Order: sequence, then structure tokens, then C-alpha cells
Amino acid sequence: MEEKEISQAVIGRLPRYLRYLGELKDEGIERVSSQELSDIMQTTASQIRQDLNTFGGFGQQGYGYNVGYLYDEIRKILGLDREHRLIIVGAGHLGQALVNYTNFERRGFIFRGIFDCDPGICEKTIRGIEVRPMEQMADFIRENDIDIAVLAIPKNSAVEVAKKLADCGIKGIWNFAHVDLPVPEHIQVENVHLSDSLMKLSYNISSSQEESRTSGKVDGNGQNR
Amino acid sequence: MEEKEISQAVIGRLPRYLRYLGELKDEGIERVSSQELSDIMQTTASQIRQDLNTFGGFGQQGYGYNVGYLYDEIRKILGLDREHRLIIVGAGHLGQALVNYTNFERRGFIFRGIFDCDPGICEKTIRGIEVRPMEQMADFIRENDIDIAVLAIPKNSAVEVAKKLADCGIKGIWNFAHVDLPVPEHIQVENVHLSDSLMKLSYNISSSQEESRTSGKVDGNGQNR
DNA sequence: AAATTCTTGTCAATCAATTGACACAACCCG
DNA sequence: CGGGTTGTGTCAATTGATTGACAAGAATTT
Repeated sequence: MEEKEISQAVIGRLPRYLRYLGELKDEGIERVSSQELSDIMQTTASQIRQDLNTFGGFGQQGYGYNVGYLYDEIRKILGLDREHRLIIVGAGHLGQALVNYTNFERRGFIFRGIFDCDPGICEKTIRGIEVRPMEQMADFIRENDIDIAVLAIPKNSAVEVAKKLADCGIKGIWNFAHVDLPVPEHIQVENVHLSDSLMKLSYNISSSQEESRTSGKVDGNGQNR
Repeated sequence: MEEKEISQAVIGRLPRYLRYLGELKDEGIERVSSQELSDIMQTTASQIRQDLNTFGGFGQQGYGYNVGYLYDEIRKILGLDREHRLIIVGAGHLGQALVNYTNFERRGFIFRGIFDCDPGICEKTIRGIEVRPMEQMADFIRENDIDIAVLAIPKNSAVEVAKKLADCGIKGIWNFAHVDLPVPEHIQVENVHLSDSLMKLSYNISSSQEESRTSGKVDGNGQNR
């Protein structure tokens, strides 16, 4: 009933919690306190408790959190307790690399189809999945109950394809094209703008070098406070 | 002289400004006001002015911003006015896809070398760049004045390789491995955690569906139920 | 079984980011 | 060349996110 909008800042941290909890689980550790977890993850105990409490009380006073239970709860929150069916649009290098990355499947993200506008690539097969022509995409999405489309195509055709995807009722788009997609609000877009990320790195490198120059800082494993 | 730490939130928006300014430039538009730009970019004029002013006054009252000038200034801020030399570590599907993505080169990020621990892949060539064994990496970095290492290897070996990279004086790591890298502070790390990104998408899909269910909202063009 | 320790959930305080408001500089039109 | 208009740079207000503090519940020890 209560509509308390949950911030993307919190959501963005959940996968990281999940990762560390998974590691603890693998090590056979059954319980963990927010303090211990924050030490491992280099964050504050307060933030962990605050974040988790956004979704309800998963811990127990005097005990901490049960690793397995918390892990499962976060999985559920993230919607990883069910299967997601994906298609890849764009069978170029990146599209192929994503199909070949099997870890997504382990998390329940199943690649069902691959589409490309180049007829030359079609009828090829990537990891057992046939590459189909774009014309078949709309029907395929509807017939196979596809959740998510991965957009791995050049920017100039991305907007057009996104519109088409929106029309056949896709729920989310994982966008690797270097444009912002103007889609209706009920469709979720998650952007992976690789060049933006690389530019951020470039900035941070440049600015850290400037800093050490102006302050006469030494680099290396050497230490100047 | 003045050390006013610039927030990553601002840095993160600069590449997007650059992208839109580039488009305006291509359209032959010479001047733009913060208001116009914010309309196009779906943000607030205030934020644009605030962001730009972090780095100094690029605009002129009564006129706005000169597109070409602002574009160049942001490029400089991001450190894109000089060449960056990169190596790829890991010649798997992802590593290959990144090498084949020529847009990075257009921005001044030049791939100089590729390294892999699998001797079978070595001596192969990707886009004219020879794949070398890991043993040669340290020397190669020093001899070719490499800035940035792209880490496209499985998580279990990533930390170890990152340490090695740190030792040979790399300045930044573009990390595609699904781990946090414990490197010295003077080395910049930019993480691209693809599965985290996909999980966020999964969350947003799940939560938007819940919302429309509980509030009886209709979807998109359409009508659900 | 009581006392002590531990650690959550939560509220308050601080810190950071975004938005709004406006003085004033530069432009443009007549 | 002067008056009206535009639009920046900046400061203040607001909103949001993170951190700190602590009461109270549960576990563990004696």
C-alpha cells in the first residue's frame, strides 16, 4: 500500500552485497554482522543496515544476519528468483561476446534469440542459437515471452529498434548503444555506455596526475601521506 | 592551488554533455543556452550551469555557450585531448569485442597490445594486433608507455593480475572482471560490472510490474488484463 | 536465571547534490 | 547609442543520501 520510492543508489548496491554474501556462503560462513560485512566490503555498517532496512528486517539483534537467508532475500528483491528470457539485437562482436558469457545464464538470464539486420550473418549459429533476420523479431518476442532485449547495435539504428521493441511489449532494454533511448515510462532501460565509462577513467587518471604534480606528490607504492 | 574535490556525479555527466554537444556541432549549430540544452537532454538548466561552473565560466551572459568551444573544453577536462595507450588483458570474447570496437580509437584510446595466459591463443592476431603471453606484459607496459589496462579476464585471476599491473606503473584499470580490485590509491579503477547492471535492470522490471499490479495501472500503449 | 555482551532497527544529525532565484553582464534591436 | 531582453554565474533553499548514536531485543556466559 505504501509507495515509498526506493532510490537507485540503494538498488545499485544490492548486487554488490549479493556478491559478497555469495562468497561468504561458499566459504561456509553462516552468520555475519553488519560490522563484519562492512569491514570486508569497505563501507559503513550503518549503510548496510540502512540499505537492508529499506526492504524489511532481515537480521536479528545480538546475532546479525544469516548469510544464506539474506542472500536469498536479496535475490528475490532483485528479481533473480525467476527466469528472464532475453534476445540479443546485433550479432556483432559485442553481441557475440555477451552470448558467449555463460555467467548470465547461471543467474537466470537465458538467451533465447539473436537478431541482426545483415542477411550475411543470419543462419549462422552462436553457442547453438540461430541468428535470425530482424523482420522476425516482433513475432519472436511475443511467441517466446521475451522480457529483455539487449541492444548491441550502432547508435544510428538504436532508437528506431528501441521503438519497435517497445511496440512488441518488451519490459526492459539493456542498452549498449551510445544514445539515450526515448521509450515509454513503463519500459525499463539500463544503459551501458562503455565510452562514457572510459572517459571517466580518463578524467580520473588525468586529474590524479595533476594533483600529484601540483602537490609534489610521489607516485608508486611509495608513500607520501 | 585550491583543492576543491570534484564529485564523481559531475564527472559522470560530462561524457553525456560531450555527446550532445557533438551532435549539435554536427548539425552546424554554433550556440546553445543552458535552457535549450537542458530541454534536449531532459535535465535542468540549473544543473548544466552548476556542472560547467565547477570547471570555470565557459558561457557568456546574454549569448549562451559556444558549442564548439564548450565541446573542446569538456574534451580537455576529460583528458581526451591527448592519446591514451591501452592494453587488453584477456583475449576472450569480450577482449576481442573491445579491440574490434573502433570508436574508442577515434577518441584517442589506442590499443597497443593484447595479452593472454593461454598459449594457444597467442601468436594469433586481432585487428592487426598480436596476442602475447602474459610473461611479456610488464616489460611491454614500460617500453610502450601504456596508460590503461583493460581487464577482461575471469574474476579468479583478476586480483593477481591487477597487482602485477600496479607494480609496473599502470595509471588506470578498466575492470570488466566481477571483483573489486584492491589497488593502491594512485591507480584509478573504473569498474564495468555487467552482471550488476543486468541485475539492476531485473529489479527495475520486477518493481515496475509490481507497481502496475498493485495500483491497477494500465501499461503502455496498451491495456494489461 | 541473572548479568553481560552483542548487534539490530531506527531516529537524528550531518553531509552532498540538486533545484530555484536573482543580480548583473553582454547582446540585440530600433 | 540607449533600453529592453537574454542568459550566465552564483548564492540560497531544498531535497536526498550517508553517517552516527542509541534504545531495546536476542544470544551467550556464568
